[in-house]
Amino acid sequence: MKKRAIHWFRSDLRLSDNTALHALEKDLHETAECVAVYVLSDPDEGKWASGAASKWWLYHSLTSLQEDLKELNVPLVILSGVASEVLSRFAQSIKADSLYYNCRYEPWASKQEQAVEKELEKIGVECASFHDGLLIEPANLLNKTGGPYKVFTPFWNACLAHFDRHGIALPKRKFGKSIKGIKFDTIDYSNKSFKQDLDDLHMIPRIKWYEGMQEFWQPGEEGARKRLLHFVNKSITKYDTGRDRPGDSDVSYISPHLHFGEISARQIWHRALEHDCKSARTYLREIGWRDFAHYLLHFFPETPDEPLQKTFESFPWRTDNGSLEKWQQGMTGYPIVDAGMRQLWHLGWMHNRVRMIVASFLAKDLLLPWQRGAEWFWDTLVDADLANNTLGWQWTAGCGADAAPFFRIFNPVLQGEKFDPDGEYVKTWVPELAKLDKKWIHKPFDTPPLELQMAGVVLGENYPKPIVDHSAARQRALQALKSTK
DNA sequence: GTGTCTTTATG
DNA sequence: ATAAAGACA
Repeated sequence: MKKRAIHWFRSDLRLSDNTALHALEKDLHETAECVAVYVLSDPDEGKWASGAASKWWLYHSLTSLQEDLKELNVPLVILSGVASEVLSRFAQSIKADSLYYNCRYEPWASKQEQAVEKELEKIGVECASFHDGLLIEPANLLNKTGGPYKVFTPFWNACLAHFDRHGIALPKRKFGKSIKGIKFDTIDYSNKSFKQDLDDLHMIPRIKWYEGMQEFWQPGEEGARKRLLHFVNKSITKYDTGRDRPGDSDVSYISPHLHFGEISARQIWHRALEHDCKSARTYLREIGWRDFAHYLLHFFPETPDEPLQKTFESFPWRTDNGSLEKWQQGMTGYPIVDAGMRQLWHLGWMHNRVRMIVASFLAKDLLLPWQRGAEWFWDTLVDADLANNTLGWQWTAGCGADAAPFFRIFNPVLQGEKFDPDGEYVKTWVPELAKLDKKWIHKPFDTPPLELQMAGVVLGENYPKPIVDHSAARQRALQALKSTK
């Protein structure tokens, strides 16, 4: 009897080194068939359904995947709705016997997986789930007292010890190489009512704010592979110091590819270690932060909304929509902050050093709830990832997993001068300041009038005056912290 | 108990 | 030079 298996693509939009997909391939007999499906499951994801920039990426990533699968004669069927319902209907209508998928680690995803398994069991479809997206499975790693780690370095040391003992699986080749004679002509998809056309799902906005993104990114597995190769060949040996300079391009730009699973963490691990240098290990440590973020989200599923440290529940955050908007628009009057926010709008991406600076500015200088910042990032980042976004924002707000003994308040001027010493980054994204000397470019509000005039800058007219005084704002933030103790 | 760690800032 | 704290082995 013919077997028909479904691979349910989720955040694993690639054909190489895909754990569930390779398990499916292995289980297929020569006469068996396989079908791929993606479910746009906004109802399951609720508040954390993909934002606008992520949807743009997803559309192109799925298009790319569809083309790659076409070469193997495997259709990628797009469904939309509650996953347990649409997958159940789909499996029934094509008479599938099994469903393969890789796990996700978001709180909504575990519920989704349970619901899918329950519905499919009812109709006799066997489900097979796999761990695939992380270097380490969260449940496999606890500290000596049996609890989850809350500090990165001990976590990462324990990971490295684990990798030493068990290794990290070598990446598997591309799916489909070993399957002969697959034919899919027994199902006519053209008249199936459940089938959605990718173009009917409103993933591409009507207003073309994505042109900058389109120029810079190539969503999909091939784009991911190219990015990584370019980084490993050009920049990885400089990463140790280069990663902190947002004006240069010595970072990997791999985050959106990694979020959508167009490349696996294992592939990155092995590729990076072809250069066994300090810089490569620093880079892999950053990949470790990604694992740590997912690990924390697994053990603390309420953290996208609530602070990890309970004392912060009484923190006196302000409400100030005017300031929030100025921050979003990149009109705070602090050049490094504004440059970051404008880069985000243009590319759907921001350099990580600058993410910390703008986040510190929102939470500490403006005293606005970190959740407001996280929501803006969620909508505008192409790499928006619930685990990474949550960890990042909580870390900067001071209520998350950070081992520092002090209340971290970034000084936007010092950060700019330290990490963008020539002002290249600011000049790129805040062109109205491009003629300012690097001595002044991070602090136009302290620049002598003559210098401003020569650079054609009129504060309050073509570049904003600062919306807060950093020194005063810093004192206010320290007072706010004190009030919670 | 002791040592280590921690993407900072101000004076 | 000094501020300030807790997790972890």
